[in-house]
Amino acid sequence: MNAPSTLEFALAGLIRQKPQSGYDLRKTFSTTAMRHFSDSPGSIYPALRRLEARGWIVAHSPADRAADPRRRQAFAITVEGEAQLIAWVCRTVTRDDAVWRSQELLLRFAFMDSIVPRTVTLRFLDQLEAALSAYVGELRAEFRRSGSQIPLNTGLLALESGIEGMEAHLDWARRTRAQLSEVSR
Amino acid sequence: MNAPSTLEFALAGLIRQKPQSGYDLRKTFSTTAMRHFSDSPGSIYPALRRLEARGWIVAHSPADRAADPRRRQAFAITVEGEAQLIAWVCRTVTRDDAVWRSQELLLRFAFMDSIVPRTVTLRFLDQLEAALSAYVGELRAEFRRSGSQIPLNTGLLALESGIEGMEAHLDWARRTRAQLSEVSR
DNA sequence: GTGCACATGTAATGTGTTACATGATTAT
DNA sequence: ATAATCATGTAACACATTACATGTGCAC
Repeated sequence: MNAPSTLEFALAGLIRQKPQSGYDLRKTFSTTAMRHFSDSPGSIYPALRRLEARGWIVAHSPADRAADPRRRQAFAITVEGEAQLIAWVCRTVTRDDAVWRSQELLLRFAFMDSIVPRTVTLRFLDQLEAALSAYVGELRAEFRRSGSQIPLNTGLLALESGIEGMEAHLDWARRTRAQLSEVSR
Repeated sequence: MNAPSTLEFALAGLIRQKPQSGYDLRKTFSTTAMRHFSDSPGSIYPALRRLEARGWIVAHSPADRAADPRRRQAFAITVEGEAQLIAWVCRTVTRDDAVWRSQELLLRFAFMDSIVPRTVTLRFLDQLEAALSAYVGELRAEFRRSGSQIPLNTGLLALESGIEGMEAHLDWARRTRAQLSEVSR
């Protein structure tokens, strides 16, 4: 079987926080800040079936039709699922993660509470800071190189926007690291 | 035929700037700040064929094998392709664009130079600012609501990171707007 | 003459999107 | 009664990813 998609991790992480139905998860995706995930049934329900096939979640169907005629089924995380989530959030943060999968990194961070000790979260932020600052350095160098060759244009300004977004993320990582290490003392 | 993908617009935009081969485009994706696009041949070459089928680009193959035994083919933009690119960058910036397609927005901005007058670029930045500030306001409200209910956790901090990223983008849009309107005077 | 960069492609696969489909419950 | 929401699913489709495949030119 294939590597789980980001969507699958998002679903598993939410289910671990609280057992819930596919419909509940769709509502979370459509109404909260997690709205950049699609809430279409064609993505959610197959992803839940895949998680079930992996043994990461189990479906608790209502005993009989009378108990819940809407055939709502609550999913709960399994021991295996929780172990896999822990392994996922504990992965080393690479440069590639920072370049191509920054939103998955944020998702991992969001799920760290109550599943891994604070030290893991701090290490994650350290690795994120290292990866981001290295990449921002590369991009800044690229920006200077281009800027000296060609006059100011929208392409260059777009690059600047991307760099500033990364710098904001880097700044957040540093502040958050400081904040969390203070609280945990 | 389906709506063109972001990749197709990226390729068409680059080809409009300078006629080039599929391999050149792959190199651009793998070595420049556009590296978040995949440089895999399995995505690039089919996308170029789709653009050709749409009539947005034309392939200039070498006259004979002797001229270029590497059968390199240069693509150039057509009148139709350029018109479609102009229509694309001129689209009204919606809230949905800001929420789900921010990287496509940046791509549109990057390609505006020398294809639409400065006034269009300024209008784009105005619309972007409106869309972003509205959405940032929503997210800030959501953040305050959650923060008053639950204690500080990584989920909330992740949301804050996303908000700050948007605020950085918003700030960039305002500064860039000011900068461009000054230069154009 | 071996390896690397050039240059273009195909095939299998999987996932997300869109649209369609079904049926129960609640509100107006 | 009629619409909206609850609740879950399937089918068609297209795209990106990965791996594989082919052959040229150049450098060492």
